[in-house]
Amino acid sequence: MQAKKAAYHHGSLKKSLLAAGDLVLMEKGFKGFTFRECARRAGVSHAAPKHHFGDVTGFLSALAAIGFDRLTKALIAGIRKAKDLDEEFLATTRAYSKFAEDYPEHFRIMFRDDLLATESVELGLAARRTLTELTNVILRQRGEREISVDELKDYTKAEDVLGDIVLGWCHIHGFAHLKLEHQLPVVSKSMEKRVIKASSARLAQLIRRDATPNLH
Amino acid sequence: MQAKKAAYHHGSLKKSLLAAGDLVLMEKGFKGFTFRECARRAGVSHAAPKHHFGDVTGFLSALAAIGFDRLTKALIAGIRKAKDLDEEFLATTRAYSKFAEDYPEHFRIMFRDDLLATESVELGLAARRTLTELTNVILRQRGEREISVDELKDYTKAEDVLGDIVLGWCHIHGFAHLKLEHQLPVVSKSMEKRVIKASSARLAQLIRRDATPNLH
DNA sequence: CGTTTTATCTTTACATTGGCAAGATTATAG
DNA sequence: CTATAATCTTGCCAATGTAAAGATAAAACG
Repeated sequence: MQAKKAAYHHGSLKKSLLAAGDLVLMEKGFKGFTFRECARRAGVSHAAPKHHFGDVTGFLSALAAIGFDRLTKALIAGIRKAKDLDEEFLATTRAYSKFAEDYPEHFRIMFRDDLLATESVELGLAARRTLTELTNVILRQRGEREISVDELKDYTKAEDVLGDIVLGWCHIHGFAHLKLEHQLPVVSKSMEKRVIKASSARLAQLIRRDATPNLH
Repeated sequence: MQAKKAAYHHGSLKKSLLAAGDLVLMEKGFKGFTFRECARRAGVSHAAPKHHFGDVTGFLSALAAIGFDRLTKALIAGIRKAKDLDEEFLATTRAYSKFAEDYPEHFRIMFRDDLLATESVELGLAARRTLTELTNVILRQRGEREISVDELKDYTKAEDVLGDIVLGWCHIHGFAHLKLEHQLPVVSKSMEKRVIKASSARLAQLIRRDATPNLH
């Protein structure tokens, strides 16, 4: 932990730059996010990042991967607290949405195909880990055994599983996204809570196939 | 239609700038979208747009409003072709998603709260018109009468209606967004088509409350 | 151990951007 | 007809991403 200010070689610049970028994204948002600002925070020249990330697209991809890992953790933590299947689906929805609210700029970056280096294996793996968690949520709703990341590809080939993933993920993601961008017609916080709780419960029932015709 | 090249006052610069911005967004995307580029295409100086849109945020808001109007039209056109309620919900999903694919940059801008001037009444109205169409899709599924834009606010106050809007819109939006950003695990085009058709049908049944327990 | 190669970081430079300020031109109002 | 306001241009500034060339240190290699 000695002060190595004058060191020409930083030693762990890549990590420092990622930490800096992570902070800049949270503090200043995407608008204030610049290559040079991150370099300044890491205490290096403005051209230093190029060696580690190439261009800004590569840098963003690495940060997006961090975002996916964070989301994965948040999902796992949320799921762990749930007591039953209904609670679990709702907890997943809430954890997903809370992540979007806690890390809005990360969330936005993560789902921007045009800004990311889609060939990044690091990013691809991180995104797949998130999808695996979501898939397992669906599989548990269906009463089937959980899978590992490596098995993911096989499972998304099964049409009925994919159908339920689409049903679940689209709802979860759509809610998180629309809420983050303030598109949902918000009447009150409490009503919103009840609405998402009810919606999640109904959708979980549908995925579990034990939906009782909820006639009014 | 006379050539008014040397006219110091453009006459309809605002419209020209919007047309230019619309094109730039489609051709060069958000990355290539600059104030100055739009000014160049409109044939005016780089500082001219400021008078009409203030800053780039205001300009994007106007373009986002155009996007919402376009989406509204696409939804109406898609809905019109549907023969029954099941078809209508699927048609809505498809039209929404097709819009996202046809105008990806618009779609991205439209759902970016941080990049838009949320106080823009023009934008707010356009977004509300879209929401009204979606709300009517839900209301028709529920077997209730359609509403006008002016009635929208009253209807989103009703908790059960809002619940169904959330169910429907989140699914539709989530699918469109995840598909656009290439996050959905795509196996094949045909399978994706079947999956979204089945999902839409099941969700529509759920909203209609006539869902039969689809046990396998 | 000494030398060479390679990786890492800095410096310099350039074209481009958004925003501001001051000026030019034309429309509009009074 | 004149004064005012709206519209557009010019010139300017600090900041950015990228590229090129140079500086420094680590690593490889004999």
